[in-house]
Amino acid sequence: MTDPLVALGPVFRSALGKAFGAELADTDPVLRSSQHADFQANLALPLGKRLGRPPREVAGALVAELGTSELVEKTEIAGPGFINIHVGNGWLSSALAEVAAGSLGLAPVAHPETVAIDYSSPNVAKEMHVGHLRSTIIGDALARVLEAQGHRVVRQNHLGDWGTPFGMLIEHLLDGGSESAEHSVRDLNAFYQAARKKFDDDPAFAERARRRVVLLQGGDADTLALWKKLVDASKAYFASVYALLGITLGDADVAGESLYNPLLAGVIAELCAKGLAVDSDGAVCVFPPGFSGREGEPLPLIIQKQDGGYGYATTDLAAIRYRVEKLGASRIVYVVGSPQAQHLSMVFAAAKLAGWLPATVRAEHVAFGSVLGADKKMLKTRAGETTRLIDLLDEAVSRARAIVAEKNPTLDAAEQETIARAVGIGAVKYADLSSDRIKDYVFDFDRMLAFEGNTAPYLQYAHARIRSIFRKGEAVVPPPSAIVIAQPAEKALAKLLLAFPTVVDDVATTLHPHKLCGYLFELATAFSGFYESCPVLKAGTPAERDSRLALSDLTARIVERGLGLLGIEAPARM
RNA sequence: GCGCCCGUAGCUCAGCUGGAUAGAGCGACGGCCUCCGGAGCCGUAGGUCAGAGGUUCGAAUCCUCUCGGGCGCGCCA
Repeated sequence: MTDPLVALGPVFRSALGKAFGAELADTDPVLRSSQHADFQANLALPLGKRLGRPPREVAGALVAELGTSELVEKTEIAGPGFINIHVGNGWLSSALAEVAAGSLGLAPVAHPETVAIDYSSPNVAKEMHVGHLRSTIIGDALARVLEAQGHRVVRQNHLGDWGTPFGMLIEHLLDGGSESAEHSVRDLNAFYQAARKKFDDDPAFAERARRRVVLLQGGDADTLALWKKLVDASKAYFASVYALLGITLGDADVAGESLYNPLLAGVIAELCAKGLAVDSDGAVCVFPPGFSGREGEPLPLIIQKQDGGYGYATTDLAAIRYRVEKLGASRIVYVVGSPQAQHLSMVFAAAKLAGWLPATVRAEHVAFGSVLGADKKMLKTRAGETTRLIDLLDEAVSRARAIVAEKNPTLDAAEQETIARAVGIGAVKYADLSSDRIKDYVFDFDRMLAFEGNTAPYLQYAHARIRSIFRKGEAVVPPPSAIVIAQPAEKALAKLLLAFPTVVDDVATTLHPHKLCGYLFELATAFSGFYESCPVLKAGTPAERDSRLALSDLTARIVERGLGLLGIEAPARM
């Protein structure tokens, strides 16, 4: 363990055992970072109460057993019984050497899981819009974090590629005559809306569409071929958006609604056989306990509609079975907006009742709020239409292009373009990831592209600036063993550098990526403080210069890796 | 009507399983102009943590209620 906060755990366990007996050894030492020392342990107060002894006396007994070591350089008891801990610079130096020589402190978890992550999920033959932004960005960041921890991550892009709208979409495609599907999806909004309009206005068309749905569901070969054209064209389009956004989803990750089609009848049959599903007003429903509607009546999860059709609840249940039984997932993560909280918890409840979601498998809803416009309402264009995702991204990149051109005009055009994309896309992603996902946020280009504050450009700049030290000094990275912590600013930086793996663990557990953002911002700020007070290239001695160069390099690598876990690039110059 | 989520500085947000005077960024004001990219650093001002109870040695954090705001509540996904 290279994080001192983690390394202190066993030290306290041992001291607790010696001071108060084995049965109290596992007491949580309540270790926190401290403004009065490096760390503080707050356990003496509650423990004193349990033991019926004054907290300061308890703290004294613990401190006596803790003694001093490389790690625990000095302790003191403060106030009502806080134990302040000062960590030795030597310990920090060797921990940093280990981290710098290895994989930044990141280590594979002891028990890797298979984690299915359901995210992005756009609809075939429809434009991707802001509504897909958050799921795509958050899901991808979480997938990267879990993968970095050594878990087997199975991305599941739950495409909307099935259902009644495909009748009208296929008929509209046919009406286009020579027009190819590839051409049609070039303007997806227009394509879908035109189909919709014909469906609403033209009864003959609507009838054809309905017949087409029947053919589709019946497995008609020609119809399926047309359907596949639409799906393939859409997948190609989504791939282009993912490429621009830097999203790791590929064709192999597509697990659309149609995948579960053959499983739906079995889901219903089994629910009925188990007595969990009953007829209600002609529909087949499950009534999971604990959910009630407007009049306090039990709330149904409709698994088969009156007309015999299947709803999304059925698909969601089939997907759970697939992920548990076929994929072997022990953790299923749904990156889906908060309005679906009730629906998902009903699906989870039904799946548990049916035995498809055993106690060994966790299903988690990673809920998030809405993207708002400047008016604090759901983001729309001036015309009141939903904003195309691609338009938003293009504008972010073009604004970044202007900023880069202004700030660093000496770079050649190709590099400027690469940087503009990294900065523009990074800004959009970071703005989405950096605040608690449950809250709504206002989409504001100026703020997300600012080079001050908790933004991607600030962190990217911090990274580029560190890299520039090496260019400027024509320096090579010294060996890890060069690191010697001496100054307060170096120590502050060191403690943060060592906390990286703990923060990544925390994100993997809580699925709250904003904690990593907050950490990286803190780290970059600490580096600024270090850089201000500790000359690197102009250090007093060669050894000091090497130590600081190695610290700088380690900081740059962690910022780069941390941004990478969020799906954000860190150019070497900007 | 029931349920879920949110309400922290003028603005945008952190605040970890309750812990020592509630922290950043922007904006405002004032310093650092022989500075390794000043896209920086330091400082000042600014908060009844929506409100009221309760639990506790100790509450922004846990419980209850009230007030605001958002969302959901049978055949759309």
